[in-house]
Amino acid sequence: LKTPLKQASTSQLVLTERQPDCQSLTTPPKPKETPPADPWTPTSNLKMLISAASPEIRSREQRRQLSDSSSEVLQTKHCLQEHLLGDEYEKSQPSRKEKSLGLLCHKFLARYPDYPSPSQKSYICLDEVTEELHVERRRIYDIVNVLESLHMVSRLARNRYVWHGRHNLPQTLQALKKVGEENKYIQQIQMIKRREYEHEFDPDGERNEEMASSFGSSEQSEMSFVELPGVEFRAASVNGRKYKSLRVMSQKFVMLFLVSTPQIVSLEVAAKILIGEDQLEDLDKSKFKTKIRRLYDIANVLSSLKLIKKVHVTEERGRKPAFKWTGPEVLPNTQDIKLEATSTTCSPPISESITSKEQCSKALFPSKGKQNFTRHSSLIKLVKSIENDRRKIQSAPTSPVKISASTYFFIIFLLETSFSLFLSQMTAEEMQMKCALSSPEAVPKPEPSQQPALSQPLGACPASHSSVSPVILPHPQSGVSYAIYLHPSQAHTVTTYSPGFMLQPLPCASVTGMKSSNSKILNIITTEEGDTQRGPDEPTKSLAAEERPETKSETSSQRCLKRSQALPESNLIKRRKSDEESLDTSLTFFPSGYLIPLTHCTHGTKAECSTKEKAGVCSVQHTAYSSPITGVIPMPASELKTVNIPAFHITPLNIMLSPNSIAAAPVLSNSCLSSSSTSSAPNPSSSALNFMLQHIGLIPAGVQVPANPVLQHVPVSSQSENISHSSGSTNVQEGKVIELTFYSPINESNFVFSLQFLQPKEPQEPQAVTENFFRTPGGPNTEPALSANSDGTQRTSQGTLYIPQRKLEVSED
DNA sequence: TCCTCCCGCCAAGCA
DNA sequence: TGCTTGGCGGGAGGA
Repeated sequence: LKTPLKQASTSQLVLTERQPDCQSLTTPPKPKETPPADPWTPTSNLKMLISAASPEIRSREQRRQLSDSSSEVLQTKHCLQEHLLGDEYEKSQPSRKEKSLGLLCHKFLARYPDYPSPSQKSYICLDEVTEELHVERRRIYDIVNVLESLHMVSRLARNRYVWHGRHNLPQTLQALKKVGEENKYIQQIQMIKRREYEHEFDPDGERNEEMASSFGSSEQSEMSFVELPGVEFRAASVNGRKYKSLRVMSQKFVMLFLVSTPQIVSLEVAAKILIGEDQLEDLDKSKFKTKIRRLYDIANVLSSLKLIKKVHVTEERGRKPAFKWTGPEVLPNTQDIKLEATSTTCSPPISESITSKEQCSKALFPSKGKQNFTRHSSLIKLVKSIENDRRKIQSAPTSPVKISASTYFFIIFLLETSFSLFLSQMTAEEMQMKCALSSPEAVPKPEPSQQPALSQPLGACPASHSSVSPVILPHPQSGVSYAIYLHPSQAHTVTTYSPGFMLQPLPCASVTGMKSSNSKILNIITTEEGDTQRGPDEPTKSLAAEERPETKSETSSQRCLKRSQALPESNLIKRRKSDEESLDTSLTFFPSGYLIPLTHCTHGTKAECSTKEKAGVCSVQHTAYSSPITGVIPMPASELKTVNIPAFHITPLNIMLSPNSIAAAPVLSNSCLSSSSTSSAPNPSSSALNFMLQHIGLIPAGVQVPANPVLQHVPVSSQSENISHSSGSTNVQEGKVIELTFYSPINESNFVFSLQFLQPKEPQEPQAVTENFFRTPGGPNTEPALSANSDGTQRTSQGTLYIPQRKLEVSED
């Protein structure tokens, strides 16, 4: 009893995978001493035997031989089955993996060169392929359909295709990307994710209609096959099934990758989009499952083409299968990113700088006035933890120690921003340029009297041709602007959407001078707790329910508005007044940028909003805001020159920057490195953290937290707790330490940032929080000696900062 | 249990 | 009418 089946399949696999040339793959004569090749299954084996015994193929004598051999094989099989009982016989069969479509596609692709010579066309005969690969025709169709969608093959006639290879691929991908953008797939993805999130807290799906209508109106239900000039589409059934075909589905799937940033698409989202954006309402399960099946088919082929790679995304609802684009980067057509007329909600400023403002506005909202920000992927797990905890904490709304979810969110945001700061390495020259760009003419000076609210119009520097584009964010109380720098490579970095944490973009950006077509400027306005995406049973609501009951008929916008109005003046986080646009603009808004306070850059007056403007436009966004910023960090221009921004890995919380993120970050220039190593300027990390702490109101203005040594190597304490234990929305257990450790590959050292939540020292005060960062080896549990500052801020000699409790009294709504 | 996806039925449409 | 094409979903292997 021999088990030739696996041998045959394995050897053939190796053979075919190593075949560089399809020509060498002609049907080999069947060796008599081996059984008929590769009987995958008993049924197919039988079919093959029957086929082999066909009179058209063999002579009578051969037939007899084959018949004998067939009977021998059958006898062998029978014998095998008798001797290898049950499981053993099954084990002798090739596994599913060996029969996978991906593997089959590999074999298929191995037959043809990636770039065939245009002079000699390769033709694909399905009969040959099916015979040589020993698969059913049906499977080949799956492969060919996907290849057709990429214009790697095209159908000539029945049974006959032409192999184009990858020649058309760049063109195809560009076309697909364009169509994907036109179809607003980004918005659809965000819509779906938001819907998922809301559905989680709102199982009744009250907002489904809203979603469905958005989809139905924005997207044609049937999208035709995207063709390339010269690559004719000649499907067998041109009309009837064309729109459902694997081809179209494959194209749509690819589009999703091409328009997404990062280029990761979960199967679930893809399936929902592909099912038909107008059918979200009656999305039945079987349809969904079918779509998922097809997506797996497509994904297998695309994986074989090395265009995508399977990954998993971890979201609040768990681990989801997804695919990441690993194919060639599709550069946007210059035309496509040219500033087009947009529909931002910003009225044209009535000033002489209208043009530049418009341009900047357009640059900020290059597409339909909606710019999306999402978090860095490195924080997905952190976000997940917070989300999970928030849910857990729902049952304990009166926990004695609370901090605002929004505080948390904002911390996350700022951390992320800081991370981006670290990631977005820039050269000293670039820094200088940034400062130079923040010229008085360019930066609008806020007028405190005209700014009852916090959200400031964004000022932008004039056109920058550098790789980093700044947006100046003036701050009224401090008179200091914050420059938001976004590296183009990250400006569109959109990571997995997490609806619980979002920032709303400022719809009216009174910005000036942005005209760089490739600089994508993202402005930020933080919003309290990502409210518009909260479900009704979220802790926020449950906590607030007694104070401000909501009716179910309230829209998200209304809730948002109510919350924003209910916010105390001293609330920590900026909130954008919720208006008609808020639903559309509050999707995913974490910028991959960084904030640099610019104390030495005075604000010009030309570009600022005039009183009229503010009344008419700007104030619309501002009236509901209150300032969270209690101070700023003086950061002279000279400091900007010497910022050393290493790339960080974040280890203890399992927040790992993706290789792409690291890779995407520009290499630190020598000048930057050298300057940082020799400079006496304040460490940027210190500045960033001070800024962060001040920005979230944890330390008052002017207070600086010592942050040296900045990159001190500190082993991660086993006692430190994951943020998931102390998160989220409202409750933090006493003594919990949130610790983040960053590893800088450049400095080859760790950097620890931890938050410790302490019991309130006064009965009335709900909480105290310590910021213990750059922790000394004593660890977070070392009780530091306190020394009170006049403002209530307490420091320790270890660098542990005790935050005045008042700043942490936050109650949701 | 859920993910993954093979497998083949069978209908649409072409030659 | 036979054959090609491919939508579709059951259900099984695998994690």
